[in-house]
Amino acid sequence: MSLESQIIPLIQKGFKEIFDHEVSLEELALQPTRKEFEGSFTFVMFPYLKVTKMAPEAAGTKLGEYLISKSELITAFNVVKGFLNLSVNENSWIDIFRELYTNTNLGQLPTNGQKVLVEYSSPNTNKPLHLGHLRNNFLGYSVAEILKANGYKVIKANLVNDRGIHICKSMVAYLHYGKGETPTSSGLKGDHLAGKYYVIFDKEYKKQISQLIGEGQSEEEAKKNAPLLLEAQEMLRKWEANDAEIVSLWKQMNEWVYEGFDATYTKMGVDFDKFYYESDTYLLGKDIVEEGLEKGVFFKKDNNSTWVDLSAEGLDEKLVLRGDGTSVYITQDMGTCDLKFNDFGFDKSIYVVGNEQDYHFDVLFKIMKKLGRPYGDGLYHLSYGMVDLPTGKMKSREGTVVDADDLMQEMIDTAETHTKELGKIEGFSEEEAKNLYEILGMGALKYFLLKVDPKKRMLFNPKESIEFQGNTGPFIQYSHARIASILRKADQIGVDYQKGFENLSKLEAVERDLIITLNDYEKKIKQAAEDFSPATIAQYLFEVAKEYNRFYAECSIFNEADQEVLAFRVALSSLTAKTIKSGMKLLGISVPDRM
RNA sequence: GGUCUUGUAGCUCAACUGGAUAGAGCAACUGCCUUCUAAGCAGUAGGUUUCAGGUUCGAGUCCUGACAGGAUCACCA
Repeated sequence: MSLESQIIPLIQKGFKEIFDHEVSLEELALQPTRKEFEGSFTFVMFPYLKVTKMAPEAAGTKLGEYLISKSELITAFNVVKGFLNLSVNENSWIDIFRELYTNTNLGQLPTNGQKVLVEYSSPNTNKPLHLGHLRNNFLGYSVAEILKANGYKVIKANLVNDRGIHICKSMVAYLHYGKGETPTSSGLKGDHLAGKYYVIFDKEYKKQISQLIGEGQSEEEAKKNAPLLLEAQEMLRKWEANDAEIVSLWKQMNEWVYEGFDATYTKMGVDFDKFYYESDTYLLGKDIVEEGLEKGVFFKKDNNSTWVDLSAEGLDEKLVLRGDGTSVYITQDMGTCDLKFNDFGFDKSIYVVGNEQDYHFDVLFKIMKKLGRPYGDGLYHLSYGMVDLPTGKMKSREGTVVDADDLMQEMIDTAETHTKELGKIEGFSEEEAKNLYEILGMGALKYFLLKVDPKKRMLFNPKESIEFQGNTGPFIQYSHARIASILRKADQIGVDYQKGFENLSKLEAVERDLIITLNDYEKKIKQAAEDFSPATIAQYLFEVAKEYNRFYAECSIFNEADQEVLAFRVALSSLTAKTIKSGMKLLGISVPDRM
C-alpha cells in the first residue's frame, strides 16, 4: 500500500474531527514536496479556506499536529504559507525499497483484459524511409511497449501503402530510365532504388512542364498534360484493371522495396504482428457507404456523390464516395477500421500518424461513431509533430530529406569515434565493440526523438542535435554500465545483497531521494499510457540516472564500514539498474553492461 | 479568409494537468580522477513564460483579443 493512500484517509478524518467537514478521498491529493523544503509530501490548504474558517497557516498547523498524534507514519511537519509539508518515518522508505526490490514484476502491471491495436510506420513503397519515419516508428513501437507494460494485449500493425499514383511514378521512371537495373546490379538497397526513380520522375516531369509552358501552355495545363504524368495515370488504370505486365513490374519493385524495408526495420529494432496492404484494402468501405445511407448518416448530392454532414459537430460536409462510385481516402479508411475490428476485436485502436492528418481522423472517428460502431470511443489518433531541419521542411521528391539508413549509420559511426576517443574499449572483442557502438548510436537517436512530447513539432539539427552527454540516451546507458560494474565487483568479493535489510535504520538524504524517485516508476508507466507519451518515460529515466549519479558521487559503496549499509547500497544500485533497463526497454533502447 | 495548433534561458526541451522562489541539458565560466567507469559530480551565470486584458486565494497552465510560426480546409493520399 502506497504511503499516499495511507495518509489521505488520515487527512479526511482530520477534516471531520478538527473542522467538522466531510471531504471525499478523491478530492484530497498530495503532491511531492519541493526539494527546497523539508518533507516528502505536501498538502495544499488554500482550497479549504472557507471550510477551516481560519488562516491557512493556522489550519495547516492544526492538521499537522493532528496527523502526528494519530499516526506513527508522520514524524514531522512544517507549514509554509498554506503548504503543509509532511515528513515520513524513515522506516517507511526502507519498507518501500524492500517492496520494490523484491517485486519480480517490476515495470509490468497486471493484465487488464483489454486489447489494443497500434498501427504505425505505414510507409509508401515508392521511396526509402527518412527521419520523419524514424519518429513515427520509434513512437509507435514504444507506445506499444508502454501499453503492454500497462497490462494491455497489444497488436502492432503496419498498413503498407503499396499502390497508387506515387508508385506508378517510380515505375514509369524506371521503365524509361532504369535499363533493367536491379538492387544487385546497382548495389542499391531496394527501397533506395525505387526512391531514386521517384526523384528522377519528378525531375523529368518538371522538365516536361517547363517545355510545355515554353510552348504556350499555362502552368496549370502543363502540370496536367505532361506526358510522364499521363503515363503514370494510365499505368494506374491498367494496374486497377489487373494488367499482367504492369502488375508484374509492380510486384517486382515492391519486392525490392520490402527487402530494403526489412533491413531498415531490423536496424531500427521495430517489428509488427500484422501487415495490411492497401492493394488489398483500397476497395473496402463501399458497403459502409450503403449502410450509412440506409441509416441516414450519409446523403447523396445531385451528381450522385455521397456525403456526410458534420456541421453539427463543428466540422464541414465531407465527401465519402465519388459520383462515379469510386473510393476516396476516407472510404477505405472506414473499411479498414471495420476490418481491423473484425480481425482482432480491439478495445482501442491507435493510429500513429502525423498531425497533418488531424482533420482527416477527426472526420473518420466522428463518422464511425455516428454509424454506431461499438468501438467508436476506442479510436485514437496519436498525432505527432513533424521533424524539421534547420533548412526547413523535408521533401522526398526534392531529395532534401535525412535518410533513415544514413542517419542510423552516422549515429553508430559517431558512437564508435566517441568511444575510441574516450579509450573505453579495452578488453572488448571486435564483435563486442561493434555491438556497443550500435547500442549507443541507436540509443542516442531513439532517446533524442522520444524525449520530446510527441504532439510537438521538433527541430533536428544534424550537426548539433545528437549529443552523448547530459540529457541523452548514452548518459542513461552509462549509468547502467556503472551499476553493472558495481554488481560484478559485489559478486566477485561475495557481498550478499539479496536480503531483507532488517537492521538498516538510517538513510542518507540521497538514498532516500533515490528511493522516492524509483518508487515513481509505476506511476510514470501509467501516465505514459494515459498520454500515449514515451517522453514521460524518457524524462523519468533521466531523473533516475541523475539521482543515481548523485548518490554514486556522494556515497562510497565498497569503502563503507557497516556491512549492512554496504549491502544495501549494492541492492539500491541493483534496483536502479533494473528500473533503467526496464524503462529503456519501453523506449526500445538496449543498455550495455560495460561501456 | 475559416478551422486546428504552437510560442518558456543564446540553443534544445521540462514543469506531476490551477499551487510555493518557472526547472534540466547543451553552449560559457570555476572546482573535483592515487579511492566503485570523469559519457560523471559540485558550483557560477543566464527569464517581464511573445504582447495586452480577464477569471481567483493563486495563471507558463483556463478565457478573450493582438502578434508571430506551422498544419489543414480536393470528387489527392
